[in-house]
Amino acid sequence: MKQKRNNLTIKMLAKELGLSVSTISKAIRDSHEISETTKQRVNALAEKLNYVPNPYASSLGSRKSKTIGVVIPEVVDSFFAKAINGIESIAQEKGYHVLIYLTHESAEREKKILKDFDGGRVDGVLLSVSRETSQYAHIDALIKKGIPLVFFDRVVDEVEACRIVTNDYESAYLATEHLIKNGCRNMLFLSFLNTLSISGKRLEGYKNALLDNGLKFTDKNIIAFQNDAVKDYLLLKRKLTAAKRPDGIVASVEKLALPVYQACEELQLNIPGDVQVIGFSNLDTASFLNPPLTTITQPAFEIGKTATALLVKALVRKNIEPASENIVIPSMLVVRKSTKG
Amino acid sequence: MKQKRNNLTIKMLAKELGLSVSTISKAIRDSHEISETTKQRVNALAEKLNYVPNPYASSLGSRKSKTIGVVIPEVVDSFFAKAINGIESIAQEKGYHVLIYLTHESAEREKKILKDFDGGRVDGVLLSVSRETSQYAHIDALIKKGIPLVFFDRVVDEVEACRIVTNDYESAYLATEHLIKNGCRNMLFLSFLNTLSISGKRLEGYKNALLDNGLKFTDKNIIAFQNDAVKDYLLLKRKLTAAKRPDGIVASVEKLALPVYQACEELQLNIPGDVQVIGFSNLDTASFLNPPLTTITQPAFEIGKTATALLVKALVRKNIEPASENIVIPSMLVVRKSTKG
DNA sequence: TTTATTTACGAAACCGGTTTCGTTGAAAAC
DNA sequence: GTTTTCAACGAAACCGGTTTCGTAAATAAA
Repeated sequence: MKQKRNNLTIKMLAKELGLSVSTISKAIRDSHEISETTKQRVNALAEKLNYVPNPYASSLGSRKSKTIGVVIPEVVDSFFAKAINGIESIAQEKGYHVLIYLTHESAEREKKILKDFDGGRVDGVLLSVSRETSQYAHIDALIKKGIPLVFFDRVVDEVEACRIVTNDYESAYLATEHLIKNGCRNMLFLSFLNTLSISGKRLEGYKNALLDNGLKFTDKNIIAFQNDAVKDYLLLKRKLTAAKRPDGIVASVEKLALPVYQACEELQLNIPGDVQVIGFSNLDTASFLNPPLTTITQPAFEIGKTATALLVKALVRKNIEPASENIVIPSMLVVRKSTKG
Repeated sequence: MKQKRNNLTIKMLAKELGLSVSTISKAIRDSHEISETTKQRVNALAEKLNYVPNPYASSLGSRKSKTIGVVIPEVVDSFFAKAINGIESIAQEKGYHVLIYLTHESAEREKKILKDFDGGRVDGVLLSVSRETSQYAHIDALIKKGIPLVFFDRVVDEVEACRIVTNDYESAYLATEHLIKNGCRNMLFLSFLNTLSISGKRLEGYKNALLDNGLKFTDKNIIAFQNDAVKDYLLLKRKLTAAKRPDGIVASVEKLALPVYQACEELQLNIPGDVQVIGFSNLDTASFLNPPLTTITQPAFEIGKTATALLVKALVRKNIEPASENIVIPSMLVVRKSTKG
């Protein structure tokens, strides 16, 4: 917004054309109660003078901000970057603006951000919760206020709202089974310490794949990192040099794939010779890594797109029933050279 | 924004406390003309009732949106993803909200987005122009309107505004020289067809490195891709199979590094044996590529941070002189295995 | 022709804050 | 004791649109 107050307003257009303010307002928004002739006159002048309505004045009057809030843990993550791309594609198509907020995995930040939304900054919210988030009062509060909210990827099952996810359970199952078929018998499951439903599902998939294939599941093979890069890395290396070294690794989070590669390099472990690695990842570089990384690739763009489309749908329909729709868009197993597939 | 109209407003707080609307408003914004006692009473009630001011009403009255608009070509690009991270870090610290817009390299989109800003949606703008952008009227218009704008990375020299860039000329020079020192004599310079100042500078750096080292510069070694993935890729392969095959490649854009790897793989060209490759890139995976990619790595996060800090500084100071400050944050040459460094 | 609708527009209230200016009581200065 | 100054607050205009409702003229229906 500018300091200059002599901004072009609807009032000036009105005076110029000898019409009333309300007529101009309606004409610009293409109201049916304005004749074609006047609409054209108004639009012609608006065009000529380069008039752009003040969005905040509009919002105030109409109680619509035409803005959606996107709350995610971070941007520097292929998954979220692509999801944003999907989000933006629909948002701009439907005329919505997108405010982006990063929680950096902090529940506190997330709470503050959502609370701010209480003031009416956004019409709707797209949320992928932080890893730290374990209470949902702030989310419930927002929904109770009547602000449509759609979860994507990192959803919380305890809150009633739309959810767009991928098939985490099946993917992890598939990934684990892929390793088993390739001869692995002692597979590490890498994750971050959290209560995310998504993590639980992936873990379940891993677990059941083991059991269904006659392998036994042990907590010792589950590593829940603390999100302290240095300590986590040491822990990883320790696990990789343990007595009975794992012969396979399921990196259930994108961020964990590279550390695994690095550790193996340092420890002179051959992938896939010594350890086979499969990662949940959206990395474009996966096929050019050394060796190319076998991945479970999530439909990030589609998830973002679908979530936004659903949100927008909820925003335009009048009936404010907070419909809770669940959409699952499957991931893909892409076999590359980091496993013996 | 919600449909329900029974929203908690300043007026209701006023009635509740037996104070006037203006007093509440001032108290909440910690005005000096309100006593500590009343401030506490007000804040206590606001806290208790979970009052959040309507940002659009505030914006309207104060002519400040506390929002900055970030306009970039795309998110799915390590450089921009990291830049956004930097931007957000400052924005949130200073209490600014960030609206994100993607141009997808379209000048048309960029124009529309900036025009919308005319309405006062944002207090300031962070812009990295699209590759297609060759006219600057829309940018000038915004600045003339008094909306602070700072360019970052992809700046335009023709417009007077703050610019945060990296040392593109020197980096390209350095990159090229690096290849020359490693024995290259016939180096391709890969770029996209555009008039971006950043591209020009990188090309200049390449060119001068050649000349300064007694090599001759030829247009034949400059490839300006059209941004048509398929055609571009074919062109690249053609160049790599030409009679006098290049012995080195400078990929002046992040997006071009992977296609080079792919082409070499398909053509069975060894990197760095047959061709040495250096790329302008912020890829976290660079060191795990096969072979690890030698890069010119830009300080993306810092660029975003600095640009935002500068913008915010311009936003808070009253004097509206559109100071034009240029800041250069140097890139780093990180030698890895794709060159014989 | 008379009455009922419809069309096209304007006046004014309203959205929820901010800002300007005026007022009052008390402390400070004279 | 009177005048100033100041601290603390309120009334009202204002920000720039939207929305509701009223109305006059034009058209359709009776």
